Amino acid sequence: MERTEQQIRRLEELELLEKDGINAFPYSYEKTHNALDIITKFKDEQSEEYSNVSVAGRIMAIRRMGKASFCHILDQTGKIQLYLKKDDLPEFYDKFKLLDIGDIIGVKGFVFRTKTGEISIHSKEIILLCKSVTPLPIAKEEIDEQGNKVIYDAFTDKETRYRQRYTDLIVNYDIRKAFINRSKIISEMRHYFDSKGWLEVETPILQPIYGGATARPFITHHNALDIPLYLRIADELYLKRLIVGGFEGVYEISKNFRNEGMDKMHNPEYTAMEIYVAYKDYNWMMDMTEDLLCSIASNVFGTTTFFYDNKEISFEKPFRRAKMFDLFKEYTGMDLKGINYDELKDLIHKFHLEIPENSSYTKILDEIFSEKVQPHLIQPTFVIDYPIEISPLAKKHRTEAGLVERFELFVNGGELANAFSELNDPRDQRNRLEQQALDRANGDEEAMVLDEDFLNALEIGMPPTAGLGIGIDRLVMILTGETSIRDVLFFPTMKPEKA
RNA sequence: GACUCGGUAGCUCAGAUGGUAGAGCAUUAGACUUUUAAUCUAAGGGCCGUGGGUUCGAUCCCCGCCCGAGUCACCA
Repeated sequence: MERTEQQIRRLEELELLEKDGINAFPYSYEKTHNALDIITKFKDEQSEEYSNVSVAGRIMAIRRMGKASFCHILDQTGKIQLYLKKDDLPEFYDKFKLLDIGDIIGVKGFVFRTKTGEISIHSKEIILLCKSVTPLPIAKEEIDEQGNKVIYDAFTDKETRYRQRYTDLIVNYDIRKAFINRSKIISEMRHYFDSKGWLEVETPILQPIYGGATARPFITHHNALDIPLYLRIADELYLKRLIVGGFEGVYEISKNFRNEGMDKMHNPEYTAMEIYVAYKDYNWMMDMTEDLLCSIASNVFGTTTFFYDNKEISFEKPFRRAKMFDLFKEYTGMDLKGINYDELKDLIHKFHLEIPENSSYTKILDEIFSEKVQPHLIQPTFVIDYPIEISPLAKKHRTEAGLVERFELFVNGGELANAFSELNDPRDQRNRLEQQALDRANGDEEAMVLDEDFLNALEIGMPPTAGLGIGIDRLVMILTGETSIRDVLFFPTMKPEKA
């Protein structure tokens, strides 16, 4: 491989250090403190606890001034300054010249406050823990008079940041907050479900028949069996089989894979949570969903109010609930319920929709909804009672013909959750899947595949059940304020650099 | 997939209406024993994304390709 001037120099210095008998890659190091512990808790220089601390981290800045030097090291909790004085480090001080920004070191010493008031470690011993060969795209920063952090020449190239997330995490330290919060959100969600006695399960990612959603799958091949396998597009059908099997509450948090376009709301692999609870319906599930989101907000962030995309969003219970056709009325001024196909087609022009004239009834309805209604749903809103044609796994509405018992939760104009009273009449389910098979035969690549074994499970019998799916990445985006899905994924899907 | 914008030193960027490039930080050497974007002095560092074309000559103009960002389409 080709090396830069700076890499060559660092490799040469590494050899110099090794010639001096220094192990540049030792096996372990005993830390007593984190940077943040010291910065927040250190009070006076007489205290016993801080007279001999040991910390470790990556060198982020070096300021050499002849026989004394300062540097900042960064650990998982933050930065702390080190003070190195030649008199105190007779063995080491000259070798320090061979250390670079990016090297990881261990330090022992006592904590003190410098003339300018910065809590620092007066170093008595320094050990190299890892030599860094490739320089970091380090940025300079200062704290201005208002106390704001000002960063000069920040590492901003999106491509490199996503491809080398490890570098991004070091240099753009603050991005880790969103990832830590992502972890806490998921953890809180698990805690909520576990405390209700629902069981976390794992179902196949490699599936001979994919289902549970309308989407194009990734396909792969199993060599020993010599069969095609699909990467799952949803957990739904397997989780319902477990409800048939007698579990009364199961959930799964894991990746789905959809072979479709990618943008700031979509990544080919994304994390979904799906939960199914027996003997419940979608009304119950709405209550549970708002309680869940409200608890996550309060327990992780200590608030139910968030600012997203310059809008204030409140996850305080209860969320608005509105029937789909009532929302049509509200935002288009028209009652679309029972409207016939020709009248509906006229609306394509009236609303300037960019869809083909011969689009299906539900496609037009769906389009009007996304264009005319969805953008208005900023605050968490349950949209309820959907047309049966676009919901092949949902149970018919108990009182409204042509509708199913389904809700979707919208926040900031985007879909966050989808749920139904699950269809458990095997005859109805067969009819609906056969219709999907027909659509498929007519060229709808996303229509569902008929899964005989799933139908067999329903014939064995599934109790009344409520099911819910939540897009975890989108939930994390809303709660952390990130507007691109790539900023809540450590490693967003990227095209390889060399095709 | 379509359109728009972008790719120049390790990083952030500037640049020339075509004559093989410049700044700040980073790096190297020197000075400096409480600095903090440390400072001061000097120096090195570039197939200007990639392949063609036009031209005496291209990093700059034209065409193709690669990668990214944004918008749209599809979707969660």
